[in-house]
Order: sequence, then structure tokens, then C-alpha cells
Amino acid sequence: MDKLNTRINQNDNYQSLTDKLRGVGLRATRQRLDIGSLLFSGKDRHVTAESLHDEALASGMKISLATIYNALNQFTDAGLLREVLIDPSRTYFDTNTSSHHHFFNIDNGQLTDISNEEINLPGLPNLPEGQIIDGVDILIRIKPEV
Amino acid sequence: MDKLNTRINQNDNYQSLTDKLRGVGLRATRQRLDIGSLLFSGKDRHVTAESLHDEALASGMKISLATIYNALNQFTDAGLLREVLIDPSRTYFDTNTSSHHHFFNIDNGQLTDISNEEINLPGLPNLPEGQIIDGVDILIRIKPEV
DNA sequence: TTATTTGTTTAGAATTGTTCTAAACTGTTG
DNA sequence: CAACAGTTTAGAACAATTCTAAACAAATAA
Repeated sequence: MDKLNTRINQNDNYQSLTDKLRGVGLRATRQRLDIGSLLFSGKDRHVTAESLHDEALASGMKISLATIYNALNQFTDAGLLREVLIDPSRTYFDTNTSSHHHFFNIDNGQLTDISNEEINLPGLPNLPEGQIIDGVDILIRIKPEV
Repeated sequence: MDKLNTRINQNDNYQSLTDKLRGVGLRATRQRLDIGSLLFSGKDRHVTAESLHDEALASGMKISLATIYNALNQFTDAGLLREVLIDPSRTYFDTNTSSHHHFFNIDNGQLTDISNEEINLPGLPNLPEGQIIDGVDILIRIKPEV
């Protein structure tokens, strides 16, 4: 019954999600489709394993935390997600995989994207010998004005 | 004997370290002096609790891991150290507390400072309403040329 | 379709980094 | 040097994440 309900409500999105998953070599399982429907529904999102699990359970999905971890890591390896470094005690994932940066509100923990166009970093420093750039992460920590 | 030995070898630094600790309201205990002698001996350093503990034990210091954690956190609160975000699974501390940035070698985990002068970030994006900047962290991930 | 294979999910155990607890200890101050 | 307040410590506790191995489900072959 639960399963049927889920089917009916979310069937629409699932064909393109299925393609997306297969496109990166992952089987389109019910759990991955459910997670995908939460993550890739248009707007960019920042989640942790825990927050996504809570959200999944709240939407009536039946899925274990271990599966959420598996999926987040697989999606990241496949380039569907990106890891963001903000808090050494938790791993955040970002559905926006294009080159961009972040505001991090140290007061409430909220993360906001900064598009690549809003920021520019001319004249990168000389790299150590024999090394090339893999990526650049800019985190601007913000707080409420006193 | 162990204690005496430590005294003899490291006595020289300890007066200024004592002042440094007292200056930020911390008692100059043997453990904090030992840790301080490893951290604040001139060159800038990047350490984790574990790496510093190993180093302390290897230098014959007697100190527990819990004390290393305590000291790193207290030093950080006091502004003597700074936390650097690179790896969500571990907390790194940097003895360079001035505004600067980092190269992170994704191949071997090595962190290298980038001075503030080597990098410039003109035209920061508009901040969200009512927020001010607390700090800016730039991490340039590098890897060996193929 | 059904059978077989291979990949996936899961609960719970295990691991890892970090913090907590409470008892012993040590700087500091009077 | 007594007394207090802060510090250290071993070990327990905790939280985030990964692992294990058994049950299960998707893909594929027949």
C-alpha cells in the first residue's frame, strides 16, 4: 500500500531519473529513484545523509540510512553530486555540480550558492612544481550584522 | 627522569610560551607547554589531533590524546590556532592564524599556505540582507600533472 | 516467462574521530 | 604551604560513517 502510493505520486519524474541513473551506470532501484526524486527535482539543494534520511522518512519512503550513505557516495562518484566542506563533523552534498562557491551562515548553518559569475579570482598563485588545479573552493563565512 | 629531560631540552622556549599562554588566560601547564613547543617553534604548521599526539609521543612527551584535543580546542578559541576545512573526516589546525589560504594536494593530503598577497579576490558578491563577512576561505585543490 | 546472475539493500555490528566523566593532580593565590 | 580552581587522564560515551553478510531485486539469458 505504501509502495503503491509512492508509485502513483512520483511516477512522473521517474522515467528521466531512471535514464539519469542508467546514464552513469547505476541500476534504477526504488531507493535510488526515491532519493533522486528528492534531490533532483529542479532547485539546487544542500543535504547531509541524516537530513536527507529524515526527509525521505517524512515523505513516507522506506529506506535505510545505510542506503542513503551508499547512494550519496555513488551519486558523488558518478558526478551527480558534489561534496561541500563547511563543517568538519558532517559531510554536505550539493546537487549543483557546476563550478560555484558558497556563503555559509555561521549563525544558523545555512548554505547559499554563489554562482561562478558573481565571484572572480584573477591571478591564481603559482602552483607547486608539477601540479595542476583540480578545483577551487571558496567559502565565505557570514554572520548577522550586530 | 623523563620529566627532567624534557625540562632541560626545552626550557629555552618555555618562558615565552608561558607568557603566550597566560596572555590568553590559560595556565602554563607542562602539557600545554610541551604541545606549544611543537606548534609554535617558528615555522607554520598544519596538524591533526592524532598527528600531533604521535609527534608528542615520539618526542618522549607524556600526554594523553584527550589533552591534545583539549589544548587544540582551547588554543583555537584563544586565537592561537585556526581550524582549516579540507577533509570532512578530520579536523586540521593551522598555526598561521593570519588571513591566508591553502593548496590541498588531493594526491597525498599535503596542505600548503597561500599568503594573502598571492591571491586577490576583487568584487565580492552581494551579501544576503543584514549579513556581514566573518571570513573567506579559499582552498585550491591540486594534483600531479599526468 | 522463468531461471540465473549480479548488483543492491538492510539491520546491526564495527570503526573512527571527538567529547565527556569523574577522580587524581597541579598551577596559582593568599 | 594551604586551599581553591583549573587541568589531566583513562576509559566510557557519542556521533558520523563504513562494513558485513544475508535477504532481495534488477538485468539478462534461456
